[in-house]
Order: sequence, then structure tokens, then C-alpha cells
Amino acid sequence: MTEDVMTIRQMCDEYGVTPRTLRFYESKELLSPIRQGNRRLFTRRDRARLKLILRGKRFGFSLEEIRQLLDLYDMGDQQQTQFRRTYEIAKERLVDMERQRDELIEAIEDLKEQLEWGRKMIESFDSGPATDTAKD
Amino acid sequence: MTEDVMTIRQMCDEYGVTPRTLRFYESKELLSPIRQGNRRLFTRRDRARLKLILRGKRFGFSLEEIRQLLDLYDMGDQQQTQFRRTYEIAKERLVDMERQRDELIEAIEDLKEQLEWGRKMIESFDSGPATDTAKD
DNA sequence: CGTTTTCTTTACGTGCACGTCACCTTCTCT
DNA sequence: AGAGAAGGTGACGTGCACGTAAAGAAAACG
Repeated sequence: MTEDVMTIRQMCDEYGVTPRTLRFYESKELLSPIRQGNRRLFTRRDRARLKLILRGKRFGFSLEEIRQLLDLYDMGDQQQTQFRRTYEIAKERLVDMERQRDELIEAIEDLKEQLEWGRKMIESFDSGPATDTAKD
Repeated sequence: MTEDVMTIRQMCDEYGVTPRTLRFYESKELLSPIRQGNRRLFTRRDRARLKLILRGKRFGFSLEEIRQLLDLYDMGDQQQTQFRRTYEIAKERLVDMERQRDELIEAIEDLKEQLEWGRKMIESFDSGPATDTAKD
């Protein structure tokens, strides 16, 4: 019975964004909710796209970059006009993401080492030798 | 013989940033080059920090978040005053990064699938049945 | 020595991603 | 019918991360 479309408020509650944000994304052609009168109704497609938008943002992509990616994710609708172009763009993005992934994995390792070092320091503070902090 | 310090221009060439960016980072206390007269000289420490800054940016962290992370990476200098606090912050960041890593890995999988689909489409355009693009 | 280049500070400008406010329409409920 | 509540359209404001232009000092070069 979920009519497969959602109001702007339902969307906001579901995805933790503001109405302004959804209207903004529409203005940038990232979303294209249907209109009933002048009310927006967000379809399953809009929801799928919004998920990808939010994900892309967490990876540090700009909305414009995300828009280009989204184009690939629904080439089904479109003509093959710019298909190859979009395909190439997506391949580049993939390379970006894989590089980012590798770098992230390395950064996590680094941070873990730092944390391990920090943990040991804390241990030695807690149960270490007499500290002369009461010298004043 | 590299004097272990670099001018602003050397830094820019080395890391692909502008002088403005380096000064901006200094104003935000992300870097603290020494001064010779009023010229900036960037040390090994500054360079290490800059690498981490640029990396953090690629992961979508804000400069403020990065600044907090940097504090951990050189706790060696500092007092243990806010040590535990910083340690906790870093642990949270680690969780963020691990979550991001997992999400990124998933996104890469998704995108790869899309690309595979796209590749097949292109193949069928190229060597598929007669295209009627040569109609006129 | 003067000139050119590099660097400095100060300060206003810019693009992105929204926030906020004012004001208007359209249902919904009692 | 009156009163909210929800949604809409401008349009201006904001925080971040720098860009850019102006004006001066200092170093390097011929």
C-alpha cells in the first residue's frame, strides 16, 4: 500500500536531510520528483539516486561529479548518444575510488599504529612510575 | 645538503598547492613554518603534516577535523593534558574511516558492475546487429 | 647599482552547498 | 468557515576553502 512515492517530509525523515536540500538537488538536476499540482512526489528512482548522492558526498565528491556518476546508473533510460563518454568518466571515477580505497586502507593502518602508541602511553600514565606532577 | 627546510615555492611545486593555500593552512594552525625575517620556511614536520592534510581532504574531512587528527600525530611534543580526549577523538575517526572504507569497497563493487553492464552495451553497439544510424 | 623576482600582509571576491526568511497556495480537520 | 499544517517559490545570508588584486619589503641577478 506504500504508493511507491513519498512526500518531501517523508523523504526528509527517511534520509535525514532538509526540504531545502531536496529542492536544491532538484534544481541541480540530481533528482526529478514528479509533480502533483506543484507538490513534489519522490519515486523509487529518486530514492535510489538520493542514496547514491549521500554516499558520494561522504567520499568527498562534489555534486557535479555525483551528477555525472548518476548518469551512468540510469543509462537504461537514455540514448547511447554520450554513452561512451559517460562510460569513460565512470572508469576514471572507478580508478579514483580504488586509489582512494588503497589510500584509506593505508591511512587506517597508520592511525591504528598511532592509536596503539597512544594506548601504551595512557597505560604508562595510569600504572606507570610516580609522576612528579605534584611538585609545584 | 637539503637544508631540511623549504621555501613556499618549493612546497607548492612539490605538493601541487598554491602559496595562498599554505598561508591559509597556517592561519588555521594546521602548519607552523618557522620564520626567517618574515619569510616562511617549511620543515620536515610541516611537510609530513601537509601530506596528512591533503590525504584527509581526499577523504572528505574538513580542515577542522584534520586539525584534530594532526594533534594526535604529534602528541610526542605535547603534554598529556588532553591526551585521553585526543585519543578518544582519534578512535572515533578510526571508526569513521573504517566505515568509509567498507562503504567505499561496496561502492566500487557497484560501480564495477555498472561498468561491466556498460561495457557489454558498448560491445553490442559496436559489433551487434545492424544499426540504423546510417539512414539518411 | 637598479631591476626583476619572490615573498609578505591586507582585504575583498568567489563557488559550493546549503540555511533562513518572507510570503503565498492548498489540503485537512473540527 | 476559520485555523493550522504542509508545501511552494524567490531571494538573501552563511561557512568553508580558498582565489585574486593591491601595495610594499627583501632577495637575487645582470
